[in-house]
Amino acid sequence: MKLSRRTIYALILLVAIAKNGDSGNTTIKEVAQKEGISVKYLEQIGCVLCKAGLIKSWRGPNGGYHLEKAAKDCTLGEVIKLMEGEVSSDYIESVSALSLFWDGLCKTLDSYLNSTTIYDLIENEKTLDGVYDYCI
Amino acid sequence: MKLSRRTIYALILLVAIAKNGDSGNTTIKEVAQKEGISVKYLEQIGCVLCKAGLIKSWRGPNGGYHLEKAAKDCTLGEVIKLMEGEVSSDYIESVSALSLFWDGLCKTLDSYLNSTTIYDLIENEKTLDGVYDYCI
DNA sequence: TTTCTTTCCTATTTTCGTAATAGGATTTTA
DNA sequence: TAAAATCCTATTACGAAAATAGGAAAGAAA
Repeated sequence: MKLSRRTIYALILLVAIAKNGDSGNTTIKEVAQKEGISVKYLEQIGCVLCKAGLIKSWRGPNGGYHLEKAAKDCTLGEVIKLMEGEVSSDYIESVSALSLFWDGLCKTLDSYLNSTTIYDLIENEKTLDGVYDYCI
Repeated sequence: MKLSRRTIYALILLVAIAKNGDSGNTTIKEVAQKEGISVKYLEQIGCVLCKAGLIKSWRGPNGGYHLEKAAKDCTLGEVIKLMEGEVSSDYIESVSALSLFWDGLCKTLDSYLNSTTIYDLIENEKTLDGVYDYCI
């Protein structure tokens, strides 16, 4: 019951890209250094997001990424599903006492994840930053 | 986003014990063999459940386990928390864009898990078995 | 008392997916 | 042409989970 680093890094990357909006391109190097993530590792993740059509890339100088669709339309459900892969629940599904419970749990999770978007994450961050400012 | 075998085994064991009710003791060997689980591995899990006060044990011939409280009062929340350990979310919590989202996710999960009990699992199983009987 | 059956305890090994590293190939701009 | 970025693929490192192993302690029945 946790999220892998791959997934967390993907979300961080998407948020960074979304925050830049159309005002410019976001590069892997930039984000990786700012967030203390391995550049090479984040590259792999950028690639996956690009192949899946969540972001669009340009190579070369002034290259980088931007979102393929609006941040409000990018749900955490699709990002997590992409990064974590299909929940391999072969075994738990085969235990008859658990299968209904598991189905229900997945539905609960999905509805939460599909109703939260990259846009929401950015708003959340603003809220928190506001709180910090107020406290200091 | 998955449940470990440890946890699944624990749930299987609890369901087996609950199903026997007060009519007799349930042994590790019995359950392990029926479910195709390593006896030694399941022993460890029985021990953990016992230490946590979820079940009560007797050694020796005619020994075994029974539930410490009613199946309706044994929530999956406490079982999963016990077996999976505290969700170590150090990293994700530190990412300001994700912390509110993560809190919400945990709350959603908890409310689902705390409202489902071992009793429910047994009922689910009956339902499914009923379906199977009908089909055959 | 002895024997057998069960849980309990602890250490070690195996296994496997994630995380990270590495080295280049390709594309694009200046 | 050089530099900067993404893209591609293989390999290594790491750690937690899963399983194995061997006995110790407790208790029932002969």
